[in-house]
Amino acid sequence: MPELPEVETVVQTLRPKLIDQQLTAIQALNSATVVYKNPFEPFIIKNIVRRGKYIILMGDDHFLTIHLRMTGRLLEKATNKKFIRAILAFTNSSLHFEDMRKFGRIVFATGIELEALPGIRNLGPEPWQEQLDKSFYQQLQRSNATIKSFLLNQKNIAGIGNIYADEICFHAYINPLTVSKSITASIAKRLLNSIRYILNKAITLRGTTFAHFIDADGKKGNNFEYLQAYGRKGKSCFRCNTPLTTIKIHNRTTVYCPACQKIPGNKKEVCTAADSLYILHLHTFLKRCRKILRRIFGDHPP
DNA sequence: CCGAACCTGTGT
DNA sequence: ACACAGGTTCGG
Repeated sequence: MPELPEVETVVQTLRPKLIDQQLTAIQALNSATVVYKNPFEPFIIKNIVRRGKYIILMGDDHFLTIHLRMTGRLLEKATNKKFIRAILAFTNSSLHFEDMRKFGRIVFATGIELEALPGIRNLGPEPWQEQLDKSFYQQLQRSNATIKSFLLNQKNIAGIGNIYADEICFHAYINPLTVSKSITASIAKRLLNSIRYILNKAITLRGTTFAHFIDADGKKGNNFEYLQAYGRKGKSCFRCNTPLTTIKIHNRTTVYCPACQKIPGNKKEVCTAADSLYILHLHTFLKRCRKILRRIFGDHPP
């Protein structure tokens, strides 16, 4: 379910609820969900941060890292008792970890640095870290993987998943099968811009709700209606009207436009305007115009 | 690098 | 009955 923008949204909704609260106990209703690297000790939540797709509750010397994987949710009020896999007990409240597929994990650790935490230590940089401006192109040069695989690999950049990988490739006019090392410096720059733009927009819209995602208040995200590739198999491209195609890359369904997402250097690009939100609005506007014209003139307008 | 595995549910 | 679902990790 959650990629970087959804996890960021959850973290934002958790902060006002949990900061300065003491985590007094963890109740595991599904034993595999909760992992203890050290014996549990109660601690006061000093801060809550996101790193990649991880949620981290931080004490002075204690950490609780939470990964929602596919169907995990952190909620004040559970929506379905059957799927509650763990309960975090605080002094004045509790937080329910709901997870239909049981893939999610909660890890308690103490006496360790943030960046050395299990799971965290293998993550690549956050998309907005300045070092990426320099290192991103070099990283691409070193990879034989397709760009879709590259973007999904958390060691390269932290936080991108299947939805946003497709949205990013679409926005950057890049074919998801493009071999990473064949990407030029200028296209790498455009790609990094698309990564930041797409993720920023999704955070502003509080994430994408397809089937499962809700924040800690139970609210859905608003980014669904702005998706341009993911979930649009067979529908026409908002830029060039060609039906979108799906393939499997990295064992994940990948949606892309076979006409305007080109392998860089191979073919010329269809158009150069970069603001896809603008194009989306233009597209819906034109659709409405066509509908009105049809109503006036019938199927064959002059 | 690829497929399978981990789970449970939904939709065709 | 079968394919598929927003993620990660393992073995070959």
